[in-house]
Amino acid sequence: MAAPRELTATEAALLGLLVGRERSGYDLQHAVEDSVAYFWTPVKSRIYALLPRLVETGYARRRDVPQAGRPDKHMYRITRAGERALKRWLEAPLTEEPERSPILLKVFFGALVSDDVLLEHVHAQRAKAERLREHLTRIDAEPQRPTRAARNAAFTRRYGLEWAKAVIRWAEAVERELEPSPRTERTRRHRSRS
Amino acid sequence: MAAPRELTATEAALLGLLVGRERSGYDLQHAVEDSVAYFWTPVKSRIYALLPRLVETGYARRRDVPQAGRPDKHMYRITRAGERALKRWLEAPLTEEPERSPILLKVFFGALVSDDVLLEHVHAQRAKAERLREHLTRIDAEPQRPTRAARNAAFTRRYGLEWAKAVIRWAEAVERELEPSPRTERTRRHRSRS
DNA sequence: ACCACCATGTAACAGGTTACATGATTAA
DNA sequence: TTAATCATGTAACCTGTTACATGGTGGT
Repeated sequence: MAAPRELTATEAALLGLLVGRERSGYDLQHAVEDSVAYFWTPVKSRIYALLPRLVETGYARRRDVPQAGRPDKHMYRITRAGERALKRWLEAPLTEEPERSPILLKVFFGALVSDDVLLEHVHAQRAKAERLREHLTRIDAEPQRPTRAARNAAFTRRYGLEWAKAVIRWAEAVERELEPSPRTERTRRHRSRS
Repeated sequence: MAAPRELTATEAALLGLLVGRERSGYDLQHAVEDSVAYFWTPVKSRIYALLPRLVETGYARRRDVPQAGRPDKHMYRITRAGERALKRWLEAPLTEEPERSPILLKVFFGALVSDDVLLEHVHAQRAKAERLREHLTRIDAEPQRPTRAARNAAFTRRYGLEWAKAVIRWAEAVERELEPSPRTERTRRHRSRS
């Protein structure tokens, strides 16, 4: 057993999804899609790479389930040590993630290209925010169990909604300033790709 | 000269800062601090690693300035090819950055720890947003030149402000739901680290 | 006949962080 | 005398992405 280490955020996310429930790597991919995907997005290969490591450090245990006509399923469960490690990670102060926002980079250096290009980027960003807003609103409308886990999940959706609304407000403000005046409305709506 | 490639976002940021101005790696670190740092944060070693690569691909040129008692200064300028590459990058569609938000991970899996721990994280996140809000507000108050570059920089600050306000609103909502009722005010304000 | 789903991974690479290494100058 | 500033970088490491590899089952 490898020396126990502090968890990375992605390991914590996987362990979090393994609490109280046995899952395979494949299951975890889908669990991620259905839960944390809009604020944490480990890819398949990363998941398959981390699971054996969690076993090595004693934070998870693996059980093989033979299957017909396809690879054995490797079912993972969190161990006591894993739960303790996850708790430690949850209690540890927030680590600063490096900020990354390509949209702002493109806007910041946008003096080198036309305002039309900037508008395209702003539109794209707004569209992304609107998709997220709709997605989260739909989930919020579903019936929720009255557990702390459900309450916390609702908190994260609330964050996503506030973010989406902020982006939409920003995009509208920028559009007001960059778009041609209302008289040229038709031109704007039908403008070509040039 | 190495084959010209499409730029990475960090290369684009550096080239953007080299437009119309010769700078050293050291200068660039500080230029980053003063401009793009809240949405793009290349570290020193990354900057020093990328500059030679930009020269190799013909996107920047280097001029050595001897100095007394310290290493030569390597001054970089963007080339025509570099400007074209930067323009291409600016015009290219936005690439999806993987989402990463440790605060939401901690909240999402927060059922395993006490609400007090969650509140600490929420407070920390709000404090960060408040710092950013103050910082950007102060810059907005400074006199701005009426250039497109200044206008675009203002757009990015506006984004940061909307983000900060969104986080603050979210934090307040979560605090309202998690904090003890007003009658226990004194206990809350003085609560220990346990 | 084709595509999505189930189910596992590996290999090569790119991007980025942290710590290390060096050393003079200048202000408190 | 201590610390910040100026000025360069390298080395080891970690995280993550993309493409590749395999192959049966079940629906349209």
